[in-house]
Amino acid sequence: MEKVTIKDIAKVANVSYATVSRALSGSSEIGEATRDRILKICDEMKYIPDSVARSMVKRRTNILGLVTASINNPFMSELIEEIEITAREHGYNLMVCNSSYDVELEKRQFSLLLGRRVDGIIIIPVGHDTSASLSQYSSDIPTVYVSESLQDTNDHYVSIDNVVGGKIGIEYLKAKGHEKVLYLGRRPGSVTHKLRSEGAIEASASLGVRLQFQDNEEGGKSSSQVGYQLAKKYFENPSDNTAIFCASDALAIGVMQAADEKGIRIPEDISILGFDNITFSSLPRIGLTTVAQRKKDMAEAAVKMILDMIQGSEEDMKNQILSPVLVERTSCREV
Amino acid sequence: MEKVTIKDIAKVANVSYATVSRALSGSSEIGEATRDRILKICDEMKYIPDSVARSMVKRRTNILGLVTASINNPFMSELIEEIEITAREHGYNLMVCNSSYDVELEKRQFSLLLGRRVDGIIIIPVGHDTSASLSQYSSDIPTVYVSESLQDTNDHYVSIDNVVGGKIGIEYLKAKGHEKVLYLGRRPGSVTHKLRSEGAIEASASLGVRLQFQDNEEGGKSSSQVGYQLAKKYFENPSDNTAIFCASDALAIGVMQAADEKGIRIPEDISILGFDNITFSSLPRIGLTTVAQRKKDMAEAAVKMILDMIQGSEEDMKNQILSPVLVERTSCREV
DNA sequence: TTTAAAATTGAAAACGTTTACAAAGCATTT
DNA sequence: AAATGCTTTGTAAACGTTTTCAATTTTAAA
Repeated sequence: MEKVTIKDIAKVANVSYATVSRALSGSSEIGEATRDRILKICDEMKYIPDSVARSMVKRRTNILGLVTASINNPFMSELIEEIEITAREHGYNLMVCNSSYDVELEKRQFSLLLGRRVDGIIIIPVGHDTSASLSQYSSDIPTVYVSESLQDTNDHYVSIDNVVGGKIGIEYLKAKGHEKVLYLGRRPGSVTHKLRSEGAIEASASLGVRLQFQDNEEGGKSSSQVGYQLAKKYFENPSDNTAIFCASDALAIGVMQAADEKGIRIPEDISILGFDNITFSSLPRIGLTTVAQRKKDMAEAAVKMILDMIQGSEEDMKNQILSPVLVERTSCREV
Repeated sequence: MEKVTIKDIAKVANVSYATVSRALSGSSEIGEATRDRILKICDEMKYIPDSVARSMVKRRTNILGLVTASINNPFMSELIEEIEITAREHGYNLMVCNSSYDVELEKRQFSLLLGRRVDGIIIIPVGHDTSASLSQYSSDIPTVYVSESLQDTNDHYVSIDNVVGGKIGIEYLKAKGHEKVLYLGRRPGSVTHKLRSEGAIEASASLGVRLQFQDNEEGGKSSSQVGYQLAKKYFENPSDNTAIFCASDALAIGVMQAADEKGIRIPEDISILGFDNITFSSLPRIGLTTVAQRKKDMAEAAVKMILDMIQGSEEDMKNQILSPVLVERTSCREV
């Protein structure tokens, strides 16, 4: 069956196609009778408006571009799902592009989306501090970064308040009676990690908690692999810490593995606290207590921010910083 | 800065815009000298072709629509990631739509994508046997279903061979010495589950394995919740099975939880075998041995299939059925 | 040189909408 | 009944490309 256009409808309804267009767009300058008649015909002929043509003339696509370091990463996929939902609620579709943790690809995807004439681009960045360079590409497309703390940049972004996250974690542990804790997996290059540890340090100081560090000097991304390595090293020659505060849940998973192998029980022998609340963490077998990013809130904030930019809304908040919240499971015990 | 179009380039280069278009499209009917000159100008002026306009005239968008029951589901997100990668390799972008396990929404998303004039639609269906109804919507857009076994339909789809999956599982268990196994979580409505259990039954018969069933009568999706419930019920009054073959990994996770609570050790007291190989399963703490769907292969097959349809390739394979493979971890022991 | 063929370029139509503007219809007021 | 204003409709241009066809230039052949 051939594609039915507005002209076909016009012919059948015996009106000009401008009129059909008006009927469809819910314009007020059209008689009710004709509108209804036309709409009925559209329905009968199963007319579906061509958004490509529409985008052409309106100069907006109602598409949001999303370039993300990974689709599969549990944290990100959850974020993406929420973003899609929120975007749809506002009449936008999502074009999802994977950068596979590759800065170069991230750039290419970005400029590809530019060509697609998406109305705005949301970025879940691969990196630490790198990604700011994208803005040079085109200064005029609304862009917001999600989930990383950007510094020294005037890009728009939404992230959580990592320093209060660090604080919350220590406060929780202290409340459970832990006074000697190991902060594991801080990665020197990362702003996010820097802020988290700062919060932890601050809270430790004021609460009288002794805080030791086992940093992730490797760089690289903070996978469970490096958590495993770091913990293994630590367990070979442990000090008297009663809890480990991991810079991310992924790291914590690795730590758990190392503990299991060593016969160290969680939480009986040592308490583990994570940061992020990835989906894994909620599995009963994992049961990781963690400082949670509220992904739904982040998604909504990001979409709202970008829509504001698209509509040229006055209130131009450069960035939005959400408060994390502690979700308790079974990996920390009272001591 | 204003958007630079082909006309702007033409003006600067002092040629018609047809010529610019030819230079950009790598057409053969253009002088090399002019081509290079034009290309250089495009570069300098940071010209980015408008794919919307291009789509308009070429009547193809180079966009693939994807409607998926969930973005966040670990199995699906992995599939999506692979699909995105494969699509990109062929010059296609992905428009991702979430149906949130809702058949109605699935339909709406489908027809929305129709309006977007995507070149083809890949569907990771919410459901069991429902989804075939989409084809009524428009018979002429290339559509392929992924991951579900469709029956009684002439839709295109790619899935794994569930009956050999069932066989493989039993063969593995038998090789490990298990002769009495419980098949848990089969859901009556699902074709997929039917096939899997058929394979298991067949193999059991020929290998002399006793196969018992604990079905999921609830309907609903096979989450770890129902696995937990089912296992809990079974453990209250267990028979002498030495292994449980779960109809999906998600179920298996729930079974593990139930076992943990009951103090039943895995694999010492009972072996657990899954089906799907979701990301969770590879976590050391889970270590689920499972019959794996090869997601990358499925993704590639799906994209290839849909591109064939788009290009009207002759070889019209209606469907493609991939062989599963067993991935061994730590949840099954020799007996 | 002339001519034919081939290569290169340009003009204009097309893709399916929206929208500014003009025209027409109709009711209200005078 | 004419003038006025408001509502409804139609006409045509625009959005930024690609592509057909014709026109022009170049190259090769005679």
